[in-house]
Amino acid sequence: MKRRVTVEQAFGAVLRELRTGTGKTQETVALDAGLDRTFISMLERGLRQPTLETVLSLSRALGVTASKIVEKVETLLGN
Amino acid sequence: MKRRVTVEQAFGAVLRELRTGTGKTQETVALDAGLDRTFISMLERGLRQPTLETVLSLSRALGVTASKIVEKVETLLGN
DNA sequence: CTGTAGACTTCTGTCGACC
DNA sequence: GGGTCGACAGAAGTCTACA
Repeated sequence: MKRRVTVEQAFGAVLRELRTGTGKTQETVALDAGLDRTFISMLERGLRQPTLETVLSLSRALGVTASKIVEKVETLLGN
Repeated sequence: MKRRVTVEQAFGAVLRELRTGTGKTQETVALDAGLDRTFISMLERGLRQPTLETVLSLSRALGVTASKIVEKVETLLGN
């Protein structure tokens, strides 16, 4: 009974983990993904949610597949 | 040279394929996913794009993982 | 059962600025 | 390098209704 993690929070955690793993800055990822730096910040903090297209853009910027990202999110959500 | 398919179109095709595979109607899927029937219609026709939360809701309604859905989308997009 | 249309609400995503 | 704020355009998602 301890699963109070939202989709936003789970995705944010995965995004931050993957980004820091590559040693990239939020700004670099934003540029590579064609997104705004402030939006990456909000995503990592679990304040916003991505669309499917955004997940795909981020996956390319991070050098992983989008399905792998979603898989990690599902794990955090308890799947 | 196979980047003519948009994310919307790829997702719509995957969604329709999975839904018809279960024999469910758009209305049933909508109810199970907690979404609107007209929105499912637009998603399948590639006129709209889902957020990550919507992909997760639909995956539960369809009895597959969200990562599997995204994997199929990536395949259609040429990954 | 599905497509479409309009009107509407909420949220994604951008941008400039400042800390 | 990252957090935050406010203003904004556009898209996600709902609902009623009719073909």
